[in-house]
Amino acid sequence: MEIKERQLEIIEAAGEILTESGIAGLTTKNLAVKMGFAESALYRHFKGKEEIILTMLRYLSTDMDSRLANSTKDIESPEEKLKAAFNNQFEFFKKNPHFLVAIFSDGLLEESKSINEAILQIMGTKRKHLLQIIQQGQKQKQFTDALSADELAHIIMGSFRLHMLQWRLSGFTFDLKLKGNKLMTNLLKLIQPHKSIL
Amino acid sequence: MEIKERQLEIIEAAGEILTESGIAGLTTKNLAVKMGFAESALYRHFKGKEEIILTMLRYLSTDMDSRLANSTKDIESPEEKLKAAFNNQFEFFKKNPHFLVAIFSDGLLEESKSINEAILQIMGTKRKHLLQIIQQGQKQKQFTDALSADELAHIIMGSFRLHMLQWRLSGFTFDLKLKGNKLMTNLLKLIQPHKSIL
DNA sequence: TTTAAGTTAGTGAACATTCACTACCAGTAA
DNA sequence: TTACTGGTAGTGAATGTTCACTAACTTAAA
Repeated sequence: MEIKERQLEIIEAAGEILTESGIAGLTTKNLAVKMGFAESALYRHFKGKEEIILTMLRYLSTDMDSRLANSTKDIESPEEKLKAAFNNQFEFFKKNPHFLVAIFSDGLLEESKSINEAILQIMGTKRKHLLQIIQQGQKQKQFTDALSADELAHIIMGSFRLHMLQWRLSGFTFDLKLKGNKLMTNLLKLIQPHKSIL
Repeated sequence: MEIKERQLEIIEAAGEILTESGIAGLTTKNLAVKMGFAESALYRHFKGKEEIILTMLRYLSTDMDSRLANSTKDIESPEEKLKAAFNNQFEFFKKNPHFLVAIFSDGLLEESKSINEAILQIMGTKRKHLLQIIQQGQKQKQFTDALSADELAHIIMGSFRLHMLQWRLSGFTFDLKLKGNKLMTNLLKLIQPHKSIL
């Protein structure tokens, strides 16, 4: 699916609105104002509102897939890979906080079936990359195998989702990357292979 | 703030709608249909829609506070306390899945400032109980002190939020309690006091 | 007789979408 | 050069629908 330049501009404007005023603010009127043209002009570029949102989510998904693959491909150590992957995410969301809202917006989840699927797809993409790294780390005995890779991935993903949510709730005030790296360090401590001292 | 019987019926109906069709489905019309009376009758019991949502969230918050306090008060071991607290949560949400949607709905977050605060209050209540248990566990050397209580709480809360989200996304199909206990076991393994084997 | 809890029948505002129409540009044929 | 043709990207007005909310009335119980 090709995305034209003007379409990209529109989904970026839609993203900005999401950041500023959430899913409720994403109306055709607001979108047209932000684009500087009439509402009706939107329909020159998209079939309807749902297609705008879908295009945004699908763009985000493919973009994230290639970004994650790229950011870890030259790194050997699983531990460093994990750090690089999340740093890449932090940097992206710092630059594009609106896409964060897109992923976390439960409001979006309810809009339509295809939007729901698009969001699940994004979560799946992230999960896929995370799992690969964890499995490699377990093979190399750098991560504990007391838990399955799936279970470790769940805990890591959950922690990061909450991290992102708090950033959003704070109004994007604290340093996402700084605090995120601290979280990553903490998680790495926990998932080290270890023996109970008891 | 006293809640009358009829008001309670209304916020329960509102909760059911949230479960079935999300925040977008929670309209005065749908709510009136579910209650079996006209829209205007709602305004006999509440000032407006915002007050309905606020009442629901505040009711949930105080209820959760006392439930959490009660479910752990007779237990000594922090580990068992943690298990009991989360089991209590699971049972509650199993019985009242609609309230789950209330907490997780980012859509709600955008509605108004006071609703935002009410949701933060609920998160704060949970955090408060969790922190207490973790601090006790660290003092008694049952949990690691490689991370601060705050940091451990973050990871635990994040994991459970994701767990709940997945339950919801699955359409409430899998056994929340069973899978949740497995997650709890996993988390307890990770936060055990431990030495690196390296 | 007052009050609580309901009714019907509306309100204006906001919503996504569609309509007929236009300005502008590129290519092409006379 | 000029005139025709088609495509792209816009306009403003209007559509039907849904939204939260309100005014005025009814009924029945305390």
